[in-house]
Amino acid sequence: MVNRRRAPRTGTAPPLRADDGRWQELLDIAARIFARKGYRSTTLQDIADEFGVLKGSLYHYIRSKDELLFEVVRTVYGGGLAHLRELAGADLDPVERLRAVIRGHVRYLIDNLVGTTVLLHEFDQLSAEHRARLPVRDYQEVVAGLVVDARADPRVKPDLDPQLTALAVLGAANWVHRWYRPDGRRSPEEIGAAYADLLVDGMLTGAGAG
Amino acid sequence: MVNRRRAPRTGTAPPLRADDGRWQELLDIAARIFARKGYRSTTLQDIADEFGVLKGSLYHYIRSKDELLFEVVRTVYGGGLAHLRELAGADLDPVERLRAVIRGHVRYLIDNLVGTTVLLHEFDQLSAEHRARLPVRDYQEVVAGLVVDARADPRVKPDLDPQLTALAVLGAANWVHRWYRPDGRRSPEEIGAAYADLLVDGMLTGAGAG
DNA sequence: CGCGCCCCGACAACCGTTTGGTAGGGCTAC
DNA sequence: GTAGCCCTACCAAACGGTTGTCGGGGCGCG
Repeated sequence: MVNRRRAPRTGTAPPLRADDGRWQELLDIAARIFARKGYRSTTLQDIADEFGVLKGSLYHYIRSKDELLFEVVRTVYGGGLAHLRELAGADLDPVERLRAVIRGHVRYLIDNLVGTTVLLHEFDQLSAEHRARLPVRDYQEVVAGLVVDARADPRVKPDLDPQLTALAVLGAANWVHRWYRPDGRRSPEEIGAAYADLLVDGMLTGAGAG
Repeated sequence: MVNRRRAPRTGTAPPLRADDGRWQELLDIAARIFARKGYRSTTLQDIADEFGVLKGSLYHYIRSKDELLFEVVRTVYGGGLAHLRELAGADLDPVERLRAVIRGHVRYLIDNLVGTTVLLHEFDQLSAEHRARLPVRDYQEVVAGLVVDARADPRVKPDLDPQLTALAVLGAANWVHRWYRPDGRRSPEEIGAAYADLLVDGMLTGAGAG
């Protein structure tokens, strides 16, 4: 978490003015509307209305609508990957670490529901340049690496495909935003625990087929 | 698989003219472009170009763009649900039936990749009326029911949450269209088998925690 | 003839973006 | 202190392009 006020003009296209409360507010509003209606169906008019501004005035904060989407997903993308890597670095035996990672990742996805919704649903609406700066493959690599580690444990199925397993784990987790409701019967912790047990136990040799 | 030529004018809004080769061709083209660019980013111009027609001429086949999307997803929705229920009715012991269902469903999703991509990605772009006619919850209910059946088997974790488990299964499966490539290293059968073993074995009591 | 199939031309609405202007707060020089 | 200045934040109005949709007409075929 870099402490930056008056963000320096580094990189290609940093936000014009970062960290003001108003900028964060705009990001939140945009994320919420993007999540509800979809990027392409969202009008700058929609955002400006909720922001309390004429739509042209938004260009004081953004360079283009595309960049606004990028700024929204960049935050949650970076945060999620950092969080995932932190979990993956825990000092636990590989199997339990995998369990903790799934629990924690599901928890993150739910804690950042609107952001992850936009990231997962509108990712391919980004320009090719912006998309290249968010290599979602990294998520898969982290989880696949953990599966490789776990395979050293004799309890784990030796013929487990790390990539395929990682994709199954991430797929299950990434689907949560489509059905989770804060007033639902299950808490984020219960969901994370259930997913972790289901998926990690599925990697172990047990009563099932080999 | 209903055999219908010259589809009767049942329901609210059947296609103006069904089953002509040209109509099916239009559906395929629309589905492909919707899958690639997204519904909202796809213009009738795009579709008309590939169809070899001026965009106004499309209204000879469709009533509106929204209806075109509906017709695309209706096909794959109905087919997928029918296929899933057929698999769920197989005369197998509940655990093996669940395995077969996951294998078969993944296989279906891959066999109908463009259609399922549109269904899963553009579902909420449908009008509320159209959406109500495609209760996606039905998928969840079918799988949850199978989990309930399987729970009668003593090998299965007795405290398994059917809804949560069904959502995990469907989430993993529904993610496939985001990464599957026909020239990839794994065949549809291998993917389905890997997913089935991972998820079903995860439901069994084994070496893991309870 | 009649009908399916498509062209042609248009329209109204909308959308992202631009340009020019302005109120006001705060810093600085005198 | 106050006049001058700049910067931030926004308004007002427009522009060019695009989009979904529609009506009318023509052509070929059974």
